[in-house]
Amino acid sequence: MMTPAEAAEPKVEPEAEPKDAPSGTFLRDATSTEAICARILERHRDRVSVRKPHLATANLARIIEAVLKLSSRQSFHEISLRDLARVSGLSMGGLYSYFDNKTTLLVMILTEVSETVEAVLRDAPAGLEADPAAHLRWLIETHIRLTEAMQPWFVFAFMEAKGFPAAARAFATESELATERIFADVLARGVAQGVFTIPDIDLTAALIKPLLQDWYVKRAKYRKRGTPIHAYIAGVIAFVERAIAGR
Amino acid sequence: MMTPAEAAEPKVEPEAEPKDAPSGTFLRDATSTEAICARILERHRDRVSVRKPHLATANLARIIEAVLKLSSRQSFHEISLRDLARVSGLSMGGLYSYFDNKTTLLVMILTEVSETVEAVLRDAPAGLEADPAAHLRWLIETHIRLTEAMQPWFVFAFMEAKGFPAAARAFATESELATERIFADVLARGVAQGVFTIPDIDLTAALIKPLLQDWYVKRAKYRKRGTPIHAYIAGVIAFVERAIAGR
DNA sequence: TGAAAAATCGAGCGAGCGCTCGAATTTTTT
DNA sequence: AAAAAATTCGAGCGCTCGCTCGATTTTTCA
Repeated sequence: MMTPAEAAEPKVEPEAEPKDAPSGTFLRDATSTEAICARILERHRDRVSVRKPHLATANLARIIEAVLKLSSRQSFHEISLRDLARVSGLSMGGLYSYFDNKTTLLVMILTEVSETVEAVLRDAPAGLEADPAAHLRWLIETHIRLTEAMQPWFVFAFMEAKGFPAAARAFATESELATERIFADVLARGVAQGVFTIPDIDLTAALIKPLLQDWYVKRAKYRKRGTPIHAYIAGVIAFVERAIAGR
Repeated sequence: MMTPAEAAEPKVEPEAEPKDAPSGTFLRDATSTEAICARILERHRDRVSVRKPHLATANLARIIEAVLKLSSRQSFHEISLRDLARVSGLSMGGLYSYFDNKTTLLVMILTEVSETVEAVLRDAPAGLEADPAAHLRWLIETHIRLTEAMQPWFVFAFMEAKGFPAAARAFATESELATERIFADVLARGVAQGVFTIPDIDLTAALIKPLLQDWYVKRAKYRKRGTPIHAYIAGVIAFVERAIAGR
């Protein structure tokens, strides 16, 4: 009936990538743990006491990689700082050069995920707004590929949101709505142009969202079934396009 | 980007129920906390030391109600037995008359949710198998209404599955697949009768699932938007039916 | 009504938690 | 090569955790 869980078991098998994958290079460059941690560092420069950026980025990456690894089997609250020190290779005290308390570490990860989604989805290739059907396809594929590239991050943010401090939770909610608005805009433009037929645009945008999220929330299930990412993307696009097809 | 969270804020406003709601009386009778706890008790008679069934059911209900209430803002692991004693009105020691350790309590809740879904969805009105379109509509509506009636239970099972012991996790995964199979069967029968056109039945069944789950996972969002349950059900049915409509 | 049985209680136990801080080590500067 | 600065270290602090168990209260029934 439910259960996402244990999403990140074996290692990702590098799939033969179609050449025309959207934002291909961007996704690969911008979603490495190192690259993300460099951005986190920039956003939280004041909280991190280590001055050398290269060193700080590398260690923060090791810490966060340890969090994401351990969080596949335990909630964030269950992960002790001793576990974290052991898995990341730093000492207890060393950890506290990178955050002032455990909750800050949680917030660092959440905010980075939110910001990344927004930035990537708003960065559609020029001219795509003119073609709502193509734009929608691009949004669906890009969203799924982004969450694939940052899968442990998204699972973490999805599952741990409840435990965030109120401010961070409000921020996450707003971020969710922002994504939905991006989809609703495209749907509205398609209806205006007569290529889509949609009785309730907001509800439809809301229904597309969980179709995209299922790929990372239930990653283990699709892996077990042997569904490759391009098949999932094609399946979602086909399902959605038929559901909103114009007359 | 994500965030279910804080699903269960205000109290449920009793909605004007359409008379023909499926399993209407069953859902109301079988999904009260008392009724569910009576079933849990039966399944775990050996773990509970209190002999009088009426007493045991009432206290177990208070304990589980406390868990579900507290779990809307914290993970199960964060809920201390002292919190649980305070909110449920029992003493520390009293709690241990109803389970032998904290994990057992977790497992009790999960297994009951799994069993309930299976039992309810397999209990379609007689003759419905002959009409796949009607059967599919019944499955969608019944699933959503069941998860609405037991919303905190479903959110709990969904969010805490990761922390279950391996055996319980495997059981939950199997339960998820069983539900999907029920949907896949109906889709296959519809395709055979020529009323549905579906390129990949298993993938389609897999995509319908998150549409049903979104109602309880993101309950707060739909509440904030003022989307009533019948509108959500109608929206999902319309969306799915267009996506799989026959030629 | 009184004694046996059932149910409830909560202070106390060892263990593990988040976090600190002075000492030790490494890197940079002169 | 020595001094200064930056970084890393981990034992130890106070605290809360899950859980126990003998004392106490409530219920049952001859």
